[in-house]
Order: sequence, then C-alpha cells, then structure tokens
Amino acid sequence: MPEPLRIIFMGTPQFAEASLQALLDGPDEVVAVVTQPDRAKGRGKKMQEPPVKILAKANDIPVLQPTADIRSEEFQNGIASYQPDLIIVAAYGRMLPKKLLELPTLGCINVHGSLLPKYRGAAPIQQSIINNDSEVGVTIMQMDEEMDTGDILCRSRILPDPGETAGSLFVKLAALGSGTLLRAIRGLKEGTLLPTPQDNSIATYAPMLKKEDGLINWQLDAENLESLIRGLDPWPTGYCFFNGKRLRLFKPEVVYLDPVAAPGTVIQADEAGLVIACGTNALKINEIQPEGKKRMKTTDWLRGANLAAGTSLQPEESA
RNA sequence: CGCGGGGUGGAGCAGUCUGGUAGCUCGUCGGGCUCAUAACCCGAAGGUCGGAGGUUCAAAUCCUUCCCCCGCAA
Repeated sequence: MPEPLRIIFMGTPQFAEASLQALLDGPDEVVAVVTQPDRAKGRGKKMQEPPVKILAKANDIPVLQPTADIRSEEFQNGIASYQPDLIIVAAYGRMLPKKLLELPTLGCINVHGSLLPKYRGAAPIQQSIINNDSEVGVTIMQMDEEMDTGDILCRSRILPDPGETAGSLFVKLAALGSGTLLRAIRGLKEGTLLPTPQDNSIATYAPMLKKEDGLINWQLDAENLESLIRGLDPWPTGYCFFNGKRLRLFKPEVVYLDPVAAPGTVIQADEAGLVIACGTNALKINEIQPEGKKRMKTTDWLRGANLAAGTSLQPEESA
C-alpha cells in the first residue's frame, strides 16, 4: 500500500467539514475535493459556496463541482486522473455509481451519523433525537450501490445529553465521525478491520425532513412532541400558528397534567411560562421565534404578545 | 433588482395611518410591609425613538437615502 494514501473527499455541508479537516491534519494526502454546486440561497438568492468548498479552497485543494450527472464519462475520468487510493464520502448528497465505487484501490467509505443499520438515509441525526434514543453514534462503512447498506467498518457511540437538539448533536457527531474515520483509515491500511455486513432485518430509514414536518400536531403525546421539537431544531423547526403568523418552538418541556382543554389550547401564558395542551399531558415552551423576529425566551415574548390562556394555536381552519 | 415583517430606556411591546408632554408589562436601584419572599405597596434612575439628509412653528410619526435583524420562497 502506497504511503501516504491519495484521498478524494466528497462532502457538502457543515457535517462534512470536521471529517475533511481531520483528513487534512492526518498523515494522508487529500488530492481533490468533490462537492455540490454553488446554489442560490438566502434572501436575495445570492450564490453560496458549500462549507466544504470553502475549507478546501482555503487549503489549496482542487475542487470539483459536477452539476448534472456524476455518471458522466467526463467526471469519472476527472476523478480517475487523480489516481485515488480511497474516496471518502461524508454527507455529499448523492449516490455514487458503481464505476466510481470500484475506482479507488481501497474503495469508497462513508461517514454516517447513526449506528447502522439504524437510520439509513438523509436525516439520521434528527431521527435519533425525534425517537428519543438513549444511545447515538456514527458508522464508517464500505459503500455499495444502495443507500447506506454497505459493510460496517467502525462504529462509535455516545449518550445524548438531556435537552439535546439535532443541532447540538450534529456538532458532536461530526467530531466523533472525524475521529472514527481516521481510525477506520488506519485499520484499512493495516488490514486489521473486519468488515461486518449489516443486519437488514433490523434496518430502519430516516428520510429527508421537509419543512412541513415541523407543523406541530397537538393531538399527539407531549413526550413525543418534546423530542420531535428537539429533533427539528435548528431545522426545519417545530412550529404552530398564532394570529396567522408562524411561531417557531424551541426548548420544550413536558408538563405532566391532565389537560382539560382541547389539544392546541394555551393553558397558561404568564410570567411562569407558556403551557399548551397536548393529546396527552401538556408542553411548556421555553423559547420561541415569532415570524419576523429573533428567537427569544418565551417569557419575554409574552410580555409584549397579546396572548391569553384559552387561545388555540391550531392553524386557522379557513384556507 | 424574488416577496414580506421589524429596529422605540437593560428585555418584550404599544404609539406611526390622522405630526403637538416618551406609554405598557417586566427588569434594575432605593425605601416600606412581612417571620420571610422571586409576593405586595411607595419612589427613582435609565431613551441620539437604527444612521444621515429633507419638509414643518413643531417629526418616533411625513418624504429621500443608507445600515442592521428576521420570516417566506429558492
């Protein structure tokens, strides 16, 4: 095995940054970075570079941004010209074709934000919070042609903290993933890794979240909504409506009481906080972001908002 | 030039349409009450009303322009 390895890194968002940085700090050579094209984002639809691209440019690494078809001859020849020993993928955002998977001598390996075979797919970290899992982690796996189904090389697990959000867990798992990745690479080089096939019978999927997934259904149990809101923080965020305006909900807390009011009804709205009736028990919301405003403590918001107990936070019936 | 909301003592807001005394709920500080208190009562401090220019006897308010924050959409 040549030393150092020639590595191509494929990734796009913030989650991938830590892994790329770890590789840059590591013993092997990152010869190129592949990332999604710049996209028009934010107000005024300004073009924005993916975080991974920014990091790559800062380290003078060639960046490839295939736009349409990563199955194209042109792109695959481009990759081949770097003669990679290993391709590492972390939240790149697309499946890789077979030809590409077989190109590097050591194949392609992936950093995934769950303990596979649990939560294959796009949103494993959010899903693990939403389901209130007692144990979370990352998996390094050998990639194959299907989504997150390859043999497991390495896993690391941690315990989520109370009140953990998808955002806070993202940071932790990105760091955990980068360390686990380096361990896996070392193992590959030394031939000490034992690739383990996934047990498909216990596999679950974590589909990409949509904005509408954040609309709170107050009929549900407060405990479920509590973890849901944490799992949707910071995106797409749990939300409901008040006076036709969207209210984003953060820092939820289950209040154990038998709600006499209909689900979605405000039970309490004073200096002690905002409590809303759910299908079972109730939910206290400790931070809130009204449309057009910054995120703030709910008690601050209540001082200025004209919200009384008895109000329903269901979306308006009229369409 | 994608659509829209917003910037008012430390916090959250009202006041802007219809120019004319800086308001509300809190917080802070001082005093009182109380066995005691984050409760209650009395009092006080604290504001270039985002910046600049303009109109006017007079601008938070009307006009022009710039800066900043945020939601939608992508």
